[in-house]
Amino acid sequence: MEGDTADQDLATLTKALGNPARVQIMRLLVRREACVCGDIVNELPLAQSTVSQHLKVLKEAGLIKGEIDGPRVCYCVEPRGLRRLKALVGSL
Amino acid sequence: MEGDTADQDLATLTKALGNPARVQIMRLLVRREACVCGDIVNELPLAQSTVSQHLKVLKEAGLIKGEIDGPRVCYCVEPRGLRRLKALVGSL
DNA sequence: TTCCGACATCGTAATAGAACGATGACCCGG
DNA sequence: CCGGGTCATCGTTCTATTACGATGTCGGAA
Repeated sequence: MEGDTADQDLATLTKALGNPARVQIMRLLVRREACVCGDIVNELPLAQSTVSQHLKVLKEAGLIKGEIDGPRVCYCVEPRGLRRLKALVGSL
Repeated sequence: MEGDTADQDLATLTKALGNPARVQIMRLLVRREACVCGDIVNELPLAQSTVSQHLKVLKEAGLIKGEIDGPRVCYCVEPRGLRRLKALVGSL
């Protein structure tokens, strides 16, 4: 849990979460254990393209994942990433 | 632990930590339980003014505090802020 | 095949972040 | 009182982020 890699990981993960809209998205996905889809857009006061951007950031950080389900995309928490975030923050 | 305030707090705290240099600073201050001072500058490959800026960000987020000790300043972890960060991340 | 709805991506504008050197404020030993 | 050392702040440059509308892509219903 030490070392430069861990530091970089922690910085990357916290940076991904370091935005109110992205925190809201994470909470939304955690609350509904089921993967929701673009309902997220309706829950946030942001344009669809902006939400899509935030989802991309969270996905690239490994905090969420999205599965294509027909015409829509189903996002849900990536347990591995969330666990790693918790572990790294806990190590402080 | 719910609500918009918590979301905003979590975003603010993680944003403050969302930078490799600031993660290193936090780790440094956690490791040495004693408050170190501008030794931080010597540990990081950054200019003094840049480190000072990062320290300001962490301080404004409530993650560290600095006490004036004669001609130097002594920084140490603010347990309250760190605890709140851990609690908020843990609530996800 | 053609269209519609759901997402993603592009292009762009405005704002914020990171880094540096130079300068300013401050305490303390001479 | 003067200088040196320690930090903070200022001004600047470059890059990244955030947000939007417009456009592109791709299933599936008609």
